[in-house]
Amino acid sequence: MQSMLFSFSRLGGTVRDTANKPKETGDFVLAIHRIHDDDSSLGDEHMIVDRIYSAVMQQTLAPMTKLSESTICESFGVGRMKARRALLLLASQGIVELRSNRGAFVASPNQKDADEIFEARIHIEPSLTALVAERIDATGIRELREHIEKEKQARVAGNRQEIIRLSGEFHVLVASVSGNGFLTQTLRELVTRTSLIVAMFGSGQPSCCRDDEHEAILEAIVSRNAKRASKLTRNHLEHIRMDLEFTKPQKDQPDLVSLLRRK
Amino acid sequence: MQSMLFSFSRLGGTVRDTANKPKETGDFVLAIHRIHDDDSSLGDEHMIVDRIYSAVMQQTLAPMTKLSESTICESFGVGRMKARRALLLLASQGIVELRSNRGAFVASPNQKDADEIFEARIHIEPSLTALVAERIDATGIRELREHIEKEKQARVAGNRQEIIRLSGEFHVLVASVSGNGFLTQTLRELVTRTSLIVAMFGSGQPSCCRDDEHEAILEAIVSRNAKRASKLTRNHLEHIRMDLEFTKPQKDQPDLVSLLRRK
DNA sequence: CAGACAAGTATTGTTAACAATTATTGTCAA
DNA sequence: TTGACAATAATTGTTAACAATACTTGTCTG
Repeated sequence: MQSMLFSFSRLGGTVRDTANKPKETGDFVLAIHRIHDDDSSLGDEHMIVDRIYSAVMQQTLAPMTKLSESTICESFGVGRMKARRALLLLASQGIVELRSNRGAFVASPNQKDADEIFEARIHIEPSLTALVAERIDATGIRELREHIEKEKQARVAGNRQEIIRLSGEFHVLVASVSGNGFLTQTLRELVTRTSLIVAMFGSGQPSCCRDDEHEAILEAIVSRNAKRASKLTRNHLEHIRMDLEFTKPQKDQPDLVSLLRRK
Repeated sequence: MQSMLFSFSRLGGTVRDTANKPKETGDFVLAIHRIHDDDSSLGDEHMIVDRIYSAVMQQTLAPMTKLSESTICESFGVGRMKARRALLLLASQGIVELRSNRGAFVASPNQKDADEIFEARIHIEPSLTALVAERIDATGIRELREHIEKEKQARVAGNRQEIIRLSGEFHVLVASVSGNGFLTQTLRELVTRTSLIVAMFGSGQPSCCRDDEHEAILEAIVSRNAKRASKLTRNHLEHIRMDLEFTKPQKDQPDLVSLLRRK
């Protein structure tokens, strides 16, 4: 598990993780993330939330994974109170599911959830991309170009986790370039939940690797072709959706019994 | 301070408050609200959140109002832990602002926030209304008609709080009729924050009373005229926005000094 | 050997006490 | 009277202990 480096341009600082010791309970390792503007008090919770966001985005954290309070406490070096607050925040955004007296689990969306999320995305993102195409400035163009470049590098390096995460974050970045904080936050939630959906129903083929679609969208944006940017975004989303397979047995829990039968 | 009665059709039961002793800190009184489906554990928090939502929607709770933990505890008869969790949830949805060591306050959006929220609404709602026009069924039509009827009754009765609340909830109901839970939740957040924006920048004229616009939107939906429904929704939102006045001194805090000078 | 039951363990939910910070009130001097 | 300063009160943040629930393990019976 190696260290990584990335930035969340519009939202705050640059970040990298420390090569920290893997926990024994869960083995997810996340990147430390500076907090943007909030008061210091909420800082820890935000950090935890952001790290778990990232882990879900790069599919280090699988659906149904238990996030016990003690795990959070030890992983992030915080007290139980902050761990619980972080879990509550994550639950309020659909990333985590809280079960009474059972604990917190990474959400495992079903087909209905998937339909909702994709419907919402198809309703929001194309017009949002069009908006961005109309009002983008030089800074925005640079940010998007740099992001696409990172995606390419990750592909060349064959870093699967980076590829997945960056691929999702492209959509958040587009929203962020629009300058609308609410839509950015909404898209962050949609993208994260999409990541969980892909983890549940994605076919082996990593559809995310079609990042030439991202590049095409970027070109449409840069050339101020709102209509085309909108259309391409819609198609892109439908491609992602088409790579899902709802027929298969859900990847709820890796079938341990059949897997360990012939030990 | 009198007791009130209202209902949240899609989300739960009917409710009324008890004529409780006004607190000295804040004097808002809220209605008890049944919880819908969640696990019992989160029930209390959800109840608190819903009640504060309603209070904001009907402008019983003004921006900047302090929501101290003790107030929440006494108002709802819960422990401090649940009060804090509820406040955290409200903060995560932009209804409440948490300041370190200072407490929780009803959010007071500024002009930039207002721009963002309206931009988001104009991006989401027209197409959402169009979607509803395409796929609405008999049940949905009935729910919307009943809601419009309630709005009329409230207008006849001159119940200002009801008018305001129902007017906002119409938009949430439309989203709810779409059957998309994510968009419904998103719209609930947008509508609530709009209510705060109107409280901050609204001109005296209650623009909400133009509920003939809601009726027109409903007719367009019922007649399956998606284009028209979309257009009407957009116009409606722009009307609401036009009734805002950003030039005036913000209604942050009623100017107590000048108000009490000549006692 | 399978299943049911029971004791023990671990985890979550809740409460209460304590610490830290902020807001308020009272006092004093200019 | 006004302003600064200090003491007090009130509120929030944190920790720790306790209670309640769920999970695990071991034992027993059929």
